[in-house]
Amino acid sequence: MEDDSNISELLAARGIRLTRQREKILAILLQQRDHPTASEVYERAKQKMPSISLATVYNSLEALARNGLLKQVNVDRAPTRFCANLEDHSHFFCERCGAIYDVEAAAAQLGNLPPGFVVFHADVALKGLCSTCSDLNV
Amino acid sequence: MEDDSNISELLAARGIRLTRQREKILAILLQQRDHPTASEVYERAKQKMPSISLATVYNSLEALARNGLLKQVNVDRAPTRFCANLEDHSHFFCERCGAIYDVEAAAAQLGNLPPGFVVFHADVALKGLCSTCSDLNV
DNA sequence: TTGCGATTTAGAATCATTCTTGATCTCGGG
DNA sequence: CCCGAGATCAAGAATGATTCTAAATCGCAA
Repeated sequence: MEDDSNISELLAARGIRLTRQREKILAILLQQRDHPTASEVYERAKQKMPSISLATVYNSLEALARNGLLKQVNVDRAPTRFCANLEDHSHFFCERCGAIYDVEAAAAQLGNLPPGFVVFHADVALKGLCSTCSDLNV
Repeated sequence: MEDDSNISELLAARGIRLTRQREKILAILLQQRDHPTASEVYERAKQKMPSISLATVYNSLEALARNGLLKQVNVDRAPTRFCANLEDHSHFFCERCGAIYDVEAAAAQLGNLPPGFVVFHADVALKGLCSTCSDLNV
């Protein structure tokens, strides 16, 4: 599969040790871009790799995210979700159906910060209704 | 205490039932604006009200937040923090010392959303170094 | 004052996540 | 190609934040 060789290269390029588990997990994230939780990734991974453990899923997701191959997405208190879209983008959270969508990057227009404050990142989280759910309201 | 009578009024104005526990918890949040966690609020509340339970702190914080008297602040996976500043503002998270600061509201400049998407809120989370911690780097 | 429904309490339960331990695997060097 | 050091894995226990449960108590409207 070309995808898999691609994944090997991605991992190697980051100097991150290649294991079947990490390959599989990254493949899952690249394949179905619905921002799954660790448990959801675990369920999907078990189908092809029944012996994988949940702890390994957590470890692998952490390793991949630390090396910039995945992004973690947090919404309030809900379980962390993962995203293989490495482009600059923002996330939109549908308050009705709970789905997460990648949307065009929103820029944060900073107000005045107190002197000495240095901003490294500005994360913008959009919340509202997705097209499917706003239709239901009509 | 004028603060407390003020608090009673705040609660009453929202039609939220007045209890000693809720009064105390709101007073704590108004008094020390350092974005405490539920556990921190619990510790402070116990000093004056030793019989209060952690569950009550959670319940009260939830009730106050639901009625718009408090804001919940989430940073990644860390425990939820609470904020009595009802003005429009953003939060700045210091990546070194972990402190949270209220800062002037940052406006999110939305990109193009897919048709049918409706945005209700756009939360901007700023991360970087506060003045104290950036000084250490010089 | 009275009663009902909301709230409190204490502790158990839940849920996501992390840790621990011993087994297994990856990868560079020989 | 084979070996060994160190990284990673699996299984399950442990942790930590938060929520739930059940019974006692309280707030508020009539």
